[in-house]
Amino acid sequence: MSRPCPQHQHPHRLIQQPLSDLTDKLRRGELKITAPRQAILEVLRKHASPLTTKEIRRALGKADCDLATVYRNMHTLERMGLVRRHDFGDGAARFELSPDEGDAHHHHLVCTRCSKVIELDDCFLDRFQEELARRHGFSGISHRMEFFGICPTCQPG
Amino acid sequence: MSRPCPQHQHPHRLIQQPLSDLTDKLRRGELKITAPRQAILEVLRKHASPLTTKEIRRALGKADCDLATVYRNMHTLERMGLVRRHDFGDGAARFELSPDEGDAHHHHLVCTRCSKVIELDDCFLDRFQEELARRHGFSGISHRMEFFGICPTCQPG
DNA sequence: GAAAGGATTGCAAACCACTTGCATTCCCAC
DNA sequence: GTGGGAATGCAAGTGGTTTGCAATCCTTTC
Repeated sequence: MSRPCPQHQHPHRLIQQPLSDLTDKLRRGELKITAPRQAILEVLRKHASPLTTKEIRRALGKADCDLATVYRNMHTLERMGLVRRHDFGDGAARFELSPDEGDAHHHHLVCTRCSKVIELDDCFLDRFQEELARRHGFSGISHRMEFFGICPTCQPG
Repeated sequence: MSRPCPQHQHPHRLIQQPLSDLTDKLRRGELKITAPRQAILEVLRKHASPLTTKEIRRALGKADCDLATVYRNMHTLERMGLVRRHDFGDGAARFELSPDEGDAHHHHLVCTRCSKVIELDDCFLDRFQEELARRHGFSGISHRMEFFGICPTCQPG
């Protein structure tokens, strides 16, 4: 017997405030608003660092949904601008609201022992990136950059 | 019935020339030389871009080994300095000889359509990295950086 | 050179992130 | 209210990776 998410009955009640262009797209009807999608975006907005699907599902709490549904929605939201990242070294994809939507472009400093993530404010690579595109004839260029190390708490001694 | 790799009988015969510090470590006895390990390092040296375990296994050819053995050796070699990378977006880990061993540190420019990889010679992030470590109290710091775009061949028009 | 013991391997089964097929439910348009 | 496309839950299936175990290898010691 399949039951909808508890909040699925009146999804429109869930809209509170804009999250990003993604929410606007939802509003404009380019993407249907469902409770799971809305809840996923809320979760992502509340967390500074990218989350795995399991973390997202756990954070959904009472709005708990099937993992397959989370995965499907991550694909849907990705097509609408959500950012999927595979570069945290453990094989699990992580998601975050697009850096282009709202906040400025940023990167991370990750502790290789406890996985703590520190957000780095700005990115100085844009100029270099343009130069790179010109030199190699690439278009639509973007980049990923991650720093790894051992944070003060995890350091021996 | 379990059979060793065909070349396993006389592994020492396989040594031909130094590959990197990794091979030196093998030589000094810090890590035992086995045919699969030696063959894996040879394969990695011959390829410019990072390889998945399956690609490595295919490249091993007649020195063909069990996938589990390749995976185990990737972990062993990783402890000795081999670099494991998860940041190519398809969920499969890729391996390359450490940028610190032998060649200069470098990054990649990847075409998102045909997956062509262009090696970028140098890295200007080392100074920035030191500053980052100092500011956040991190130690053993390293980084990954990847650029993505559409290469000239794949561009429409 | 034979015996002992630890490391390495092959095989198979297990594990985990992720995807897919299908029946049910939801929602919107008519 | 009815029909149909979209979204969901469930369960089974992928594909990359790990692990348990017994057999084999290699090195050490006598």
